[in-house]
Amino acid sequence: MIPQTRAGRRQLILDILGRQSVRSQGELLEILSRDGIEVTQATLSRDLVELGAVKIREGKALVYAVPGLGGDRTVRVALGLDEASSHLRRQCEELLVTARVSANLVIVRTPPGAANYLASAIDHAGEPDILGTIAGDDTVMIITSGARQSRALVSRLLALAGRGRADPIHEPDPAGPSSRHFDDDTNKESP
Amino acid sequence: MIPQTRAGRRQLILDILGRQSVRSQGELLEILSRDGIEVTQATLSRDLVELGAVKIREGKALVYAVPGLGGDRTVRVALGLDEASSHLRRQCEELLVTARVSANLVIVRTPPGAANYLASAIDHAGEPDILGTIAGDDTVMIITSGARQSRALVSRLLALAGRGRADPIHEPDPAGPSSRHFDDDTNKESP
DNA sequence: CAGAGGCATGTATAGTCATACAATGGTGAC
DNA sequence: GTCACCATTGTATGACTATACATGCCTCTG
Repeated sequence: MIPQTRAGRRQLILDILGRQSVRSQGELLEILSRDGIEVTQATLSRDLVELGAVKIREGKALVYAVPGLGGDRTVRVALGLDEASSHLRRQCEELLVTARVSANLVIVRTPPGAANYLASAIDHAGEPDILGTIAGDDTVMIITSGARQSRALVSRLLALAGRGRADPIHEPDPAGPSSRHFDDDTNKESP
Repeated sequence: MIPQTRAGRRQLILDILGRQSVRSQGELLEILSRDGIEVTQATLSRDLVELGAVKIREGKALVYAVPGLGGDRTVRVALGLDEASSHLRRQCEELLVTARVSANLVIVRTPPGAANYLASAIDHAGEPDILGTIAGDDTVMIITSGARQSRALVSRLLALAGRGRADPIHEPDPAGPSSRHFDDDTNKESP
């Protein structure tokens, strides 16, 4: 069945976005044409506005998603619950939303409900510098042996998640150079 | 202040995205340059990847937002949820027993069993300075970006709870009697 | 010190998207 | 019919974004 109406096309777009990752309108164009629907990129641009589509990160790339959709891809992608398997890397890729440092703490945000799951994986990683973890609903607090270890850990976690490096906290306080309590720009190891 | 470090720049980007609508990297470029930070669009593109920024609808246009941070509120609005602040007020009135500060932590006591519920409300308030919350049974621990932010948050929570400046807390605030302001404008909304 | 290697950034460009304008195809009023 | 009106889409294009490659700055090592 080939819906040639506007509404039909949009419904199909919803289905597609709920089912697979679509990075660009060109890609969507191609998928639709495989289903026998021929439109131009401009039309898709309008459709996506109309559907309220957003672009969310999946790895490094932005992909389309439609909030409030049945199998809400916005949430699902962020949750990544389907594929969560036993490796920390996998967990981080799927579940680590942000990781920030505050002194000897690392705060990891996860999608709702995923914190305990991720915390468990982190625990079992056997990092000596991790004194312990506490997990709420969507937040994992990791207590490390020190600020430097915290930073190292964040870098590591973000790397695992495929997101690059840490962003230390800076107070949005225009007071000057003293906003560096928790930050420090060296990576020297000292005994 | 003009943070010329990479981390500083990214922190500033987070602040900006949490505070105002940014439609394009060019726009962000301009805002940053007003703050004395000169980089190219390419760098911003990379920053936004690292920060996990997404593009959500605001009206018809896609604007940048960073999930899991203060701007999260924007995300929620875009996702069709809302109700943020008044909800928090109600919860605080009812459930907040005491709020105390310890450095970059705020400890909130609630009636037995209510901690998770209140923590969720606090989370959803979208305060940019809240890194995360962890709730037990009758205690919520809020991790903020710094001691100063902790104090501001406590003031705010107590105000919401209708306890004003009454202090179940004694904490050394060198700021004097005017420590009431909460220099955060959480009423940014655009059609 | 020299040289190697890594990282952050700029440059140039290809890829992607939104939109003004025009064309097309209904619909109803007359 | 035919005219006016409105909605939908395509065309063309400028705006926006990502990325391969080059450059310069560190830090480390010898």
